[in-house]
Amino acid sequence: MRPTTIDDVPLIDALADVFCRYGYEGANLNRLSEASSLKRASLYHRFPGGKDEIVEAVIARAEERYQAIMAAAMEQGDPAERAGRVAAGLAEYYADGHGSCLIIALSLSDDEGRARGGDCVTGWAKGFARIARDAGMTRAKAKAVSLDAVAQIEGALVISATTGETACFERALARLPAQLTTLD
Amino acid sequence: MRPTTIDDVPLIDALADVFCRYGYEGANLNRLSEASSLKRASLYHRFPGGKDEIVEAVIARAEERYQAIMAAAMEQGDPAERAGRVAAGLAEYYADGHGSCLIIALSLSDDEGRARGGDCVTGWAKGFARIARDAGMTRAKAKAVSLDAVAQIEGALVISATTGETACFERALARLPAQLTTLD
DNA sequence: GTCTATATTAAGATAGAC
DNA sequence: GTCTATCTTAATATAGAC
Repeated sequence: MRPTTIDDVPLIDALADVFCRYGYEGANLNRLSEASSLKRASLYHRFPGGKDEIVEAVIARAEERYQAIMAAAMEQGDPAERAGRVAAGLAEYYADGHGSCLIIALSLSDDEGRARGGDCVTGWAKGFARIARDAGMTRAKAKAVSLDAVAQIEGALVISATTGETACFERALARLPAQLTTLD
Repeated sequence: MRPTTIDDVPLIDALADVFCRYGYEGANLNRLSEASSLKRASLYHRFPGGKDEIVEAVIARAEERYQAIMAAAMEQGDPAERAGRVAAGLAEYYADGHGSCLIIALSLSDDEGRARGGDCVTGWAKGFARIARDAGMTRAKAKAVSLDAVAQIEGALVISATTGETACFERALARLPAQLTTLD
């Protein structure tokens, strides 16, 4: 896509928000149009492949942001410090709990959506597990605590999306460093 | 609704599964028809109000099952025993993690769906908090651990729905008694 | 009570003016 | 690059036979 009057990044972010809030099936072109301040036909000009191409762009941007968070967090420091930076990155990504999770939103469609959501979850957990392994955990233990941590954060985002209560999300992130590094 | 060839309960359960898997918007009448083995027109005969009436029936049944689980669990025993029975009830409800969460599915629609999901989450957490209070926790602490426990279970259901991995869900339930009763 | 057939409305997608 | 207008397809909903 070439440069345009409204930049790609804010456009894709606005579109992503619709998918997060309404799910894949609920993100119809009227809602996408309204959220992006572009008419339906203009969206087709930017994304000739229609809704499919839009969702691919949204997923790609989310992946990109996730990779950036992990890369920045893993640069230096001990495992607990790295986990703390991951938590800080996720806090920003999810607007301190006011955002919703794209993985969940896209999982609620067909089997392909669920599979892609699963890949994201697995990738996310693998990043966490690397920290846990560095902290000295066995492979099995690292996998378990990582999945539990992902679940805690995902669940907290469900809580905040439905109730508006973000304290649960904040606790999940605050707990992350100890959770990934305590050997008990 | 009067008695019919296919009973209401298995019918509503089959319909509920579609909402859980595809979300509110993704649960179209073709999918509902296929899952229930009833043609679209027959669904309208059973639920004259259409999709809205179907989803109300699905929610009512879920509420009913949740209330039954809590009532049975709270009958007797100390807090940890009660929490154990809640966990057992939830394990059955969610088919040992192979089921999906209706709350999440219905939240991914409009603001009303989110609000209703929030009410369910809050009601669920309140049940947990009663156990935690009985175990001697302060009101604030009981609220926090209860919401955290709900988040852990909800998140685990996201993990299992997307990856097929149910161990996370099992751990969340196994942890529940200690989580709701440990005063630390 | 369930079905086939059909009407109605909304969603996805395209054509062509500016 | 964005728009209005339009087409096409799929969804919701109804009518009437069996």
